[in-house]
Amino acid sequence: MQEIENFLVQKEIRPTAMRLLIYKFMAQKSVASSLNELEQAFEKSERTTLYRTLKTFEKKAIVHRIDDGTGIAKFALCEDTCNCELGTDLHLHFHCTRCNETQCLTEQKIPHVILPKGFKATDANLVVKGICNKCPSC
Amino acid sequence: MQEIENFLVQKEIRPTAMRLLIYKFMAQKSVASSLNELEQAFEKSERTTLYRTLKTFEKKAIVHRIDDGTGIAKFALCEDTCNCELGTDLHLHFHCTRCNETQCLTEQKIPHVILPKGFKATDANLVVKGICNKCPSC
DNA sequence: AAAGACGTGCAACTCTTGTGCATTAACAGG
DNA sequence: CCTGTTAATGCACAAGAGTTGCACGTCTTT
Ligand SMILES: [Mn+2]
Ligand SMILES: [Mn+2]
Ligand SMILES: [Zn+2]
Ligand SMILES: [Zn+2]
Repeated sequence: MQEIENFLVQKEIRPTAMRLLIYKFMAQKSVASSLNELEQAFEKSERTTLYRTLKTFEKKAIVHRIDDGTGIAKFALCEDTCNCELGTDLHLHFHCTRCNETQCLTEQKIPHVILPKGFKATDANLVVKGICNKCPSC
Repeated sequence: MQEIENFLVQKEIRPTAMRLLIYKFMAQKSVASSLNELEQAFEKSERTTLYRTLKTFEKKAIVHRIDDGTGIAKFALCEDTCNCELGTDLHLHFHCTRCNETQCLTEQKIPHVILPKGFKATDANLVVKGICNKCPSC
């Protein structure tokens, strides 16, 4: 917990109680979290606080927002080395249609695609859907 | 217009006036359409009608829904040959952050990615963001 | 300790999408 | 062409996620 506090301070984020708890919660999970999940995990806290905490974390680049196509935004901690740069950092995300969880596949970078003339890419999002490694597939 | 009517009938869709107009509208555009755009293009019609028309078209597989990450669903006509099969049909979508339009790049198929052990892919969505070929890039 | 900056809780709101139900239009069979 | 059945449309309303304004509380700095 002290480590988390140091980390937040180093990132210029005030280490309030809620922020420490939220960071810890997300760090212990191997899958991405939605605002609703945080709401259920921290029933004592307000949705707005959780919402703004995620916003702050996102702005300070310690979490990244994941759009997995479900219409519900998910958030996951960033890698230490991540700069979210196209071609080097952008990894794909996997959404399991069975357990409904979304996770980062940080080793799987988004493949480079050749665009038609006149198109310039600055960002990309690749979501693969299917059955994850924790769900029996048959 | 007669052609469109024949096409809809062949697809087991009643060729009502609105459906013909909506299909024609989408066929003339090179970019995907949102419900809002249809609403503005057909102010005489009801939002619900447009909404359900898109639903019908989607169910009959003559349009496909595009999730470009803007939070607003877009729709575009399917290719004649499209079966929406993973690995052969799934193309990428390009969202221009300048003109805010989304379009199908039907020639650019989603590259095959190797997933970690235990993951099984059934679907994929790749959205590339940047500047399109109709927007000046500098 | 005082002042200022920042975080939190509450309420209300926006925007998109979706649904129930009555009315109207299209189609098929005579 | 008329009629009954089925499907499409129009209207009202609602669910859900995301977002903002404002008052109040807490922390930091001087
Ligand atoms: Mn990720
Ligand atoms: Mn497409
Ligand atoms: Zn799973
Ligand atoms: Zn453009």
